[in-house]
Parts: sequence; C-alpha cells; structure tokens
Amino acid sequence: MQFSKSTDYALHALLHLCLSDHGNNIGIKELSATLGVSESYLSKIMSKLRQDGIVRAVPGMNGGYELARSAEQITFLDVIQVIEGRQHLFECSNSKSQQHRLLVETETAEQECPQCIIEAVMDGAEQHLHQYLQEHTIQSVLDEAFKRCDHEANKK
Amino acid sequence: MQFSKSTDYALHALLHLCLSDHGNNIGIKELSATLGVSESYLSKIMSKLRQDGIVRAVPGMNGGYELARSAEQITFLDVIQVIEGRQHLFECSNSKSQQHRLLVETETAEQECPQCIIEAVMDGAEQHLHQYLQEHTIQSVLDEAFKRCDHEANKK
DNA sequence: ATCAATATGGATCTATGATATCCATAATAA
DNA sequence: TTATTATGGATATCATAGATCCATATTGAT
Ligand code: SF4
Ligand code: SF4
Repeated sequence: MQFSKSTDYALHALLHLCLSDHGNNIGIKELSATLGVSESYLSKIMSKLRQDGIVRAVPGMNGGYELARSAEQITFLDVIQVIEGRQHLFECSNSKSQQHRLLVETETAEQECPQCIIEAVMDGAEQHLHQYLQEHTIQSVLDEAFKRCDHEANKK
Repeated sequence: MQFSKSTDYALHALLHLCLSDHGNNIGIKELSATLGVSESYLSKIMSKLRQDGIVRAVPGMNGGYELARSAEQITFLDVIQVIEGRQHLFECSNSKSQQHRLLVETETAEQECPQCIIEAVMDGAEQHLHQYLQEHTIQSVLDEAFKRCDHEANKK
C-alpha cells in the first residue's frame, strides 16, 4: 500500500508553481524539465489537477498553469484524492460469506444495519489519516523550508 | 490507494480462529468454506501469518491453524503489515531531479541532510495511521461485537 | 510401517491498474 | 493566419494482485 508516483509528481509540480511565481503561467515544458518527467505523462496529471480546481490552465502562446487558489488552501489531502481517487481505504469484498452472517448476526438490530465492526475500525483509521493530511498544505511545506533556511542562517 | 483483498481475508480468518475456538486446530478447509475463498489462495495468506508469528500451524491429521498469541496481542497493524508489506506510504522517486536540488538547497546543512520536508509530512501521516491501527486489536473487535449484542439484549 | 490428511512452497496463469507514449484536435495570443 | 500550448483518446508496457495447480514434507491414526 503506497501512494503512486503520480502523487509525487503532482506535489512537486504544485511546489514549482509556487516557487517560480513570477506572475506568468508555467508551461508543461518547464515543469517537465524541472521534475524530470515526460511532458505527455505530466500533462495528464496537470489535467486532473485542473479538473478538480487545483490549478488553472490556459492554452496558446504564453499559456500554461497557475494555482487556482492560494497555497494555504491546497491541502495534501486535496492533491492525494485527485490522483489516488476517493475510494475507501477498506472495502469489504466478502459480505456474502458465511463469516459475514455470523459477525453481523451479533448486531442484527431491528431496522438499519449499523456499520460493520471491521469497517468501523478501518474507517476510523481513514478519518485519522485524512484529518492529518488536511492539516498540511502546500504553504506549510514552504513555511517549513523557510524556517529551516533561517535556522541555518542564524547558526552562521 | 486501498488495502488488498488479502488483508480482508487475513482479518476474517483470524476472527474465525477466535470465534470457533474449541481448543482444536482449524483446517484450511473449514476456513476456506467459511470465508468463501479458495483453499489454495487462503493457504498462502495463512502461511504468511505463520511466518510472522501470528498463527501456528501443524500439518497432518487433525492439523490446522491456531492463534500463536492472544487476540489482545494481535493488532490491525500487525495483520496489515504482514500482508501489505512494510514499505513506506511515500517513497520519493525523483531525488535526482532539478526540483530536488532546489528544495534541498534550502536546508543543505553542513553534515547530515535532514529529512526531506515532503517526506516528513508523509511520514507523519504514516505514523498517525500506524498508531491508530496499533491501538485496535482483534480482541477489540470481538469486544465491540459483544457490547453491541448486550445493548440489543437490554433494549428488549 | 503404512496410509490418509494436512500444510508448504514453487511455478504459473490471468486480471487489473500504474506508468508511459503518441497523435489528432481545440484553444489562445501575437 | 500562424505558432504555441493544453486536452483527451488510443494504445503500449510493466508491475502487482489475485488465483490455481501440483509436488513435497510432515503428522496422526491404523
Ligand atoms: S463482517 Fe464486515 S468486513 Fe466482514 S464480511 Fe461482513 S461487512 Fe464485510
Ligand atoms: S524534495 Fe524530497 S520528495 Fe522532492 S525530490 Fe527531493 S527527496 Fe524527493
């Protein structure tokens, strides 16, 4: 269970949009050269980011990409969900098994079946993970970088 | 990004070992029938669980599987790591890129390069996830099931 | 000692998804 | 009009998950 390379690329692409923010758009050529990923592949990723409203894109001369909102408003969770999708971390695949009947029998209330206990644990894990990822933004990474930089400067 | 079906199977297999604990070993046939998974496939999973010391196995007549330690001592994290492996959630794949040099330049201390900032965020996420999964054991699922059962009984 | 039952591990097959490339098309600014 | 750039479909390649089969080893029962 790992995040895909695409997530890696997406994060770095967004960071580059922040760092080289000279008002203009950044073309796929520059992004591709900076990240060391092919233009074709990276453009798919950028396109996804655009569809989800993370970046804006304009075609044509001097076109390219720019952030659609400020770096404080782009969380790690946003980026990850665009690339990895929004499926649950755990989705039961054997609810027709004999096991399931036994487990659910324990809790087979009158009406609405409450959430399965295993799924409850797993969904809890997912919520914790999401909450953490939501508290960390692209901006927070930049801030941390500057902080480290200052720290180094002070030591000299 | 999702847990594999094998993780699902492993958890249910362990639950079955707990629930039908009549002192004897449980054979792969019974497990297979209960979970609705082929014997061949499930036996691979059980074998992994054995290699990591989660269950014991004895071949021969009346052989089968049993828990190698109590259900309180088997955490979700244990099971998940056996099946999914122990790779990090995030492993950078472009540390040779131009981008990397720019990001690390900011923090390029004298000696030991501190952890990359992106990896720091991701590893933090991983730690949170692991901590949660470590606090939930097979036994805690059983307890929750009994609690629900009692609650239903009281309502009647 | 023999036999039946059971787990183990290697080999292999298939399905699925991640990674990656190419190209035709549309949109935009100069 | 033209050069430039993003877009999306089609397709190819590769790795991994999911699954099956079989030869072998181990054990208890006879
Ligand atoms: S008990 Fe929960 S996880 Fe297990 S089969 Fe039923 S729904 Fe799925
Ligand atoms: S900055 Fe971190 S995540 Fe990015 S390329 Fe360097 S090591 Fe990898």
